Amino acid sequence: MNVSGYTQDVSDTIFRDGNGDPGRPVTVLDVSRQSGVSTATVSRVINQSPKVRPATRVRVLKAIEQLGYMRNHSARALARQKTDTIGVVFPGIDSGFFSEVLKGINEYAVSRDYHLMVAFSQGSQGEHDRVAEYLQAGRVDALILMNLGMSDAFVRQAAQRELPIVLIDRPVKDARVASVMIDNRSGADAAMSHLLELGHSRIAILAGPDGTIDADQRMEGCQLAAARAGYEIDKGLVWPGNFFWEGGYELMNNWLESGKPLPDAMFALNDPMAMGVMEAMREHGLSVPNDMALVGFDDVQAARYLGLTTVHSPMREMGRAASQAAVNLVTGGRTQLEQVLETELIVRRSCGVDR
Amino acid sequence: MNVSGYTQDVSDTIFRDGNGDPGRPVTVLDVSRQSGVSTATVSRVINQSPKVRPATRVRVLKAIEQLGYMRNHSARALARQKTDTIGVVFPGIDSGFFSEVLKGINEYAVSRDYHLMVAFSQGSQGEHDRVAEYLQAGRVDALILMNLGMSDAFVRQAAQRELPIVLIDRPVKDARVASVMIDNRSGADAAMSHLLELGHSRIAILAGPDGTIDADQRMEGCQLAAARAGYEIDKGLVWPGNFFWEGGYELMNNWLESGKPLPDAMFALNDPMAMGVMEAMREHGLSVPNDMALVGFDDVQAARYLGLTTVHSPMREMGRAASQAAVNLVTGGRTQLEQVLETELIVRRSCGVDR
DNA sequence: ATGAAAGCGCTAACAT
DNA sequence: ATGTTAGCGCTTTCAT
Repeated sequence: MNVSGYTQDVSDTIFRDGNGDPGRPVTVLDVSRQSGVSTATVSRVINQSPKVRPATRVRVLKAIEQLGYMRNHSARALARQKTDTIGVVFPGIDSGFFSEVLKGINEYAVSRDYHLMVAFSQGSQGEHDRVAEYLQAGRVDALILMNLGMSDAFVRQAAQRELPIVLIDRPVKDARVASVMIDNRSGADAAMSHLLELGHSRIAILAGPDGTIDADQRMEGCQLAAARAGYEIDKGLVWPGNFFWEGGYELMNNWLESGKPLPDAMFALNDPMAMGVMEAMREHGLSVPNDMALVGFDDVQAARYLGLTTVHSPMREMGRAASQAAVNLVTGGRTQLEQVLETELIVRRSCGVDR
Repeated sequence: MNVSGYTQDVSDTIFRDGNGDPGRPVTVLDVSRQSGVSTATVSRVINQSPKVRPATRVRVLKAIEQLGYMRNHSARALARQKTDTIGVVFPGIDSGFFSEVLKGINEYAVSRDYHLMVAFSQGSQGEHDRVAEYLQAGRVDALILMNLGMSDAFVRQAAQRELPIVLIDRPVKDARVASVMIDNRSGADAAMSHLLELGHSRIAILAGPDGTIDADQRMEGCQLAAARAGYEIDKGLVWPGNFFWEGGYELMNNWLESGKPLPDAMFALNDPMAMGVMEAMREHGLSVPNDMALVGFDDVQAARYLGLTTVHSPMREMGRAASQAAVNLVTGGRTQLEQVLETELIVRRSCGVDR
């Protein structure tokens, strides 16, 4: 929307004052009459076809400017059978990083002159409805589904339609869909190893909701690290978390109220829970890392403010990768169907190590 | 997208397996043939016109289901000259709450069966381009512009087009645009009064960027509170801020490095700066509220984690209000053109008061 | 209550 | 290089 001489001219002229009655929109036909060429030629100019004599082009461009012509998206989409827009469906709950991912998606989309339609699926039925809506021919050219909880079966069926689908944070076997994941395993491994290397011997793990792919993979990462270090994970110290701040808060609160001794360290499988833990401790006059070392996962913005050591999820990059996959799928470019992005341990002060 | 019997049926049937070749999309014509009525009647059924005999309706509905028909958005938009979608343009930089606002926008939009196109304007030229793009007839039915830095003149010209525009956090005089603001003045007043009532006598103010409406209004609120309390704001304690975390961090860092004594209290005109201040203090072994009371503004998520007393900006409501205004403008409903939403002081522990 | 037909504004063969 | 024309899929008068 920027390189073209055409667009340049149009956006420069969009705000010229009242030419023509504001009643009827200006169409290619108007432009063609004004410039004495056919609508086909006008269309060619608009679409930067090389098969237009410079002189003609100039004439058309001038008419476009004079009339304040702007091309109609719907008509164009209808005629070309493509919308130049990609749909993005987010889960209703904000895991804290959807806006970052969205930015990433946008960055790449813009670079390829694609627009974004976004929707939030609130609840499972909502997800289905939203997705189904977008699948309706004509709205979008591709779909990016972020971390939704819908069944594999649903995704598979959706994928059978003509519309390319990119999944973020959720692979689906046996389906013709692209997916962008992060390396949860090695991220969790790094976090756990960090704690182990620091010499902690009673390490609690604040787990995620059962059946979530992130939760599962992160747990596996913990086991990997433990096995490598010859450390045995104490089942009694694996707390059932839910990925919410409140979950971490309550669990830690209960623990402290019960009078049980704090573990040496804790690995909360995502940042919000880690922060809930911190808050519960603070309210009990305890602090991190003095009374317990703490590591989180995701590196949401607040993690930095709180000095929380955590595993960085490259949200921006995930968005970009998903966006790229989507556009490539649409334009028929080569696309790697499964991408796994690396994470990185960010050491701050919550483990007692200098930052 | 939910009440209609029609849509219900369609979304239920969207994933039925392979009926018809996946090559050619199913159109109203197909449905009309299958059900032995005209396309006009099919259209009537689709749009829930009452002028269709129940028996006919059923027949058409069945055909729709059998064929897996889905209406084409572009064609519909072209024929009706409306898109049922509203465009949202956000600033490139994330003031930390755009995602909340977006949720609010979405909530209302969904309730009225509107879709969302979002764009981020990176930089001033980008803003113009994005807005201009959306102004192009046919993309969206209305535009919500969030807190952008473009000139009044630009907004005014844009407003002269047929497209309804809603501004968030930025009123424009003399233009036919709706705006949704928050009551910065009374919010800042409340924060300042809080500090004053606590008995602080050397209160620093970490200001915002010059010329920003939020910054200006919040400053005015401070003055109001001061005047009412008979307190004189010390010019030397008014620091020039920029609304960024880094700004607060550096300013406080420099202050501390310079060896100057800390003020009793500080009012940072937004949360990120307040958090930067906290971090700088922490790195110097100082803490809030022990060494200085601190209040922020906006109540971003992290404020809660950090126990920062702050003025709550009702982001979700702003979004909803903007969305409502936009839809009403489109549908011709009654709309209050200027809305000012109330803020609320949230007392946490950063002033030493119990939470 | 239903049908015939004329667009909505643009693009893309095909022809020249 | 340019023009003619037939759609794209849906809505909407205007008849009946």
